[in-house]
Order: sequence, then C-alpha cells, then structure tokens
Amino acid sequence: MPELPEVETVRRSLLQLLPQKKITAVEVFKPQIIAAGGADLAQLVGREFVDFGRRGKYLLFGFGGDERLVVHLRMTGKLLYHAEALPREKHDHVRFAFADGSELVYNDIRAFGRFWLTDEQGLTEVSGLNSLGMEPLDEEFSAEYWRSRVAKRPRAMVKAALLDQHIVAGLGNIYADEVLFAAGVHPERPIGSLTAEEDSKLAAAMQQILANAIANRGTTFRDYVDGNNEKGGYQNFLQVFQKKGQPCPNCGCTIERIKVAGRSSFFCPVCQHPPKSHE
DNA sequence: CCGTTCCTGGAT
DNA sequence: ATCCAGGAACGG
Repeated sequence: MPELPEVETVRRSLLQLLPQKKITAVEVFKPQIIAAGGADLAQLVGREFVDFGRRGKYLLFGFGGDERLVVHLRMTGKLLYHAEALPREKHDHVRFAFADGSELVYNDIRAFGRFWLTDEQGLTEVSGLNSLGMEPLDEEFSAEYWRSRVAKRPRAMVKAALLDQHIVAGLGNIYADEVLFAAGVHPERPIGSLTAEEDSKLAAAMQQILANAIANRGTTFRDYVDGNNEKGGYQNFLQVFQKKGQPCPNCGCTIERIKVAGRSSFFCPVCQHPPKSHE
C-alpha cells in the first residue's frame, strides 16, 4: 500500500493533527504489531507527539525525550486520527488516547505493519531501517549514486533494484513501474545493460515522479488514506500501473502486464523495449 | 536470486 | 475454490 509519497502524506497529516495532545493511554490489541524486544508503549503515557519524521517508508516519531517510535505500515496499515474516540473496529490493533478525547488508531487489515519503540541509539537495531539506501529526494541523490549502488549487481533486473530498499529508499511497485515508463526502460533489463543516459533518466524520474506524487497526496489504489482518512490524488496521473490492455499515453499501443521479481509489472512494450537476447 | 511467509479480503 | 494484493525478512 503505502510507498514513499503515501508515508510522507501520512506524516504531514499527523503533523497537523497531533501536536499539543497529551497521551493518556496506549492500548495494544494485537501484540504481534509490536516488534519483539522493543520497549512497552505504555511508557508514552503523559507525553506528546513532538517530532514527525520519515525515512524511506518508515515513520519516526519523537516525544520530546529520547523515545523514538518507528512505524512501518507495510501493505495495509493506516494511522487514523479521530477527533472523538470511536468504537474499536475489527482491524484496529493499537490505540493512543489523548487528553482532549481524541485518538490515534492503528488499523491494519493484514497486520503486516510493525511498531518499534526504542531510543535514538536503538534505531540502529530496527531491521530494515538500519540498512536503507539514500532518500531519492535528498539533495545528494543522483544518477551517480544510483550507478554506484547497482554496479555490483550487473545481472539483476532493473525493477528488482528499484524495489530494493537498500539501494534507494521508498519506491514500491507502483512508483517503480511509473519510473521505468518515464525513463523508457523495460523492467527486465539487466542493470549492466543500462546506458549512462538511461541511468540518468531513471534517477531524474524517481525524483520527479515522487515529488509530484507527494504534491498530489499520494496514490489511493485500494486502501491507502492519510491520517485524516483522506484518499490521495495521484492515481489520476498514473501512466502504466494497473493499465493492462489500455493504450500507452505515449505511443497508443497496448500496455502489458508481466511478473518481474515476483511482482506485477505494467509497461509499454514499444516505449520500454525488452532486453536484447544477449543482455 | 527465487520462493515462501506473515495475514485478510476482494475479485474471478 | 482459487488467485491476487501497493512490503520485506528469511531460507535455500
């Protein structure tokens, strides 16, 4: 569900909603959501959400002290603010109650999401977070960075590399397909076959598409909503994702769907020419 | 690198 | 009934 633009939109929505609200209770209805070895969320009672950070698809919250709450929404996780407490819904797994009667609920149909409560030093123990690649919207991100990180895997398919959070943090299946289309690169092209120009187009497309998706508050394909339960708008700008059988916006030929790295991949067979047999 | 696994629900 | 889903860790 949520990739970088959606997680960033959740972050921004909560930044508008949660400050100045004192936590009066934390309830965990489904213990598996809390990563093993982490601290007890009950220690947040009496504190307030102060810092609202993001790294890749991870949300990082601070409370004015050394505590760090890390949240990964995985496929179907939602952090929902309610101005007034509501009856617990079927897939509500964690609830923060605030002194003014409002609440923040973590709802996750598939329960793949995870919470980690730790301190600044403990962030290095959070699996995944401790080995993320560069933020694609960081000023230092560049085609050179991308090339340097994929250089040792010349035979890997480019789509698998885009989805690898150790290389670039935050792309998922939707934006990987959109980036590949924008760069005119077929998802099965081996890394080693990409030209310098193609790498530059990929890096530029990552930045442009993600920034545009954030500006449009993310993509709601199925479940995604922000902290206000509001859908995104970028689904109206998708070029190829979930467009099997529809005409390519560039050339008019038919968008195809194949499996790459175990994931559905949508592409234009003309604008994104397949790898040559020797590649 | 690939398949499997964690879950539930919607589509076919 | 079966397959599929926007993520990512894990094992072989």
